[in-house]
Amino acid sequence: MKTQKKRSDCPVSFSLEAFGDKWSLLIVRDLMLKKKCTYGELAKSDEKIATNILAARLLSLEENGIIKKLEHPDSKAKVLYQLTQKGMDLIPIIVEINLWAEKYTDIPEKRKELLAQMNADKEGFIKNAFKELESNL
Amino acid sequence: MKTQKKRSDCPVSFSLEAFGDKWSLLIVRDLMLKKKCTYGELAKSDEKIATNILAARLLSLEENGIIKKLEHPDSKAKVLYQLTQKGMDLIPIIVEINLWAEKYTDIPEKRKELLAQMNADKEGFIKNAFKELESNL
DNA sequence: ATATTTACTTGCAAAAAGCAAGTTATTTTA
DNA sequence: TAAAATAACTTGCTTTTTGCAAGTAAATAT
Repeated sequence: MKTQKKRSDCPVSFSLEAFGDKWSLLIVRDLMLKKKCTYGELAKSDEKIATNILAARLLSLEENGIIKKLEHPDSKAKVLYQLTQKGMDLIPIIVEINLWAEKYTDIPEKRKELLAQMNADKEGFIKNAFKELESNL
Repeated sequence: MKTQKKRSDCPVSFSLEAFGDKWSLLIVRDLMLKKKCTYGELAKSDEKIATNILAARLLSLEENGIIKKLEHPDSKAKVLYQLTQKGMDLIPIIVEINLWAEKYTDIPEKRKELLAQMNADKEGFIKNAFKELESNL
């Protein structure tokens, strides 16, 4: 686990040091909501992350204990990326970010069902997401 | 309000474009939890943000409709920075970020009372924070 | 055996962050 | 009321990070 000089002892600052950039939470989103789990799949995100940046962010997320690398069951050429418990605990944050965005921008069709679930039963959505992710552990 | 080329139509990406960096949410935190409201007060944060970066982030937050500048009642030399409704709607995200951090790092004494409130009654804490901030609008 | 896939790495240019010092418009103080 | 201090930035410059395009090595498919 990475040890960096903390900017302050504020919990918000601590969190932002782990995932406060333009890419980390998108990777977490893909692992969480989009069931992507390999480098190649993550590289194909709509936001078109550069491969060197993806590699750097994956390393940083791993050093921060948010994701872990595993052997892929299908092939030795592949790597399986998974959220750790610490990573799964980001679900409530991702949910709130989605709900905030919903208030201030148009949500694409393909995402509306998920948003509807979050709105209808936030706690239930979070519990269910946990359950699904934990089945992979 | 700023219009930038969106990286994608994902709501998480939209949100990160507005506040997905190492500083924006710290400024929001100060406006929200620490009752700071002037440039000088914001500049004195524990994280020691450089003044040019602070100016840049304040402009960006303003362009994104998250904060607004007002005349300071005490002096024409001062500027009053305030969260907009859109900015106040970030409270649930800040709360979840605090709760996540609490699980994975030590919380400083001065912050424990706030965390205790968030844990005891998350909804109540958020409602109360809204109420306090709205009294300034 | 050769081509393809997968997960990266490398080199370089462009953008952003960070530091120190400077500027302008108020206010306060002597 | 002139000088000093405060407040909110800005400027110039260096360092770090991002981003693009291309390249590499191991494993797999053809």
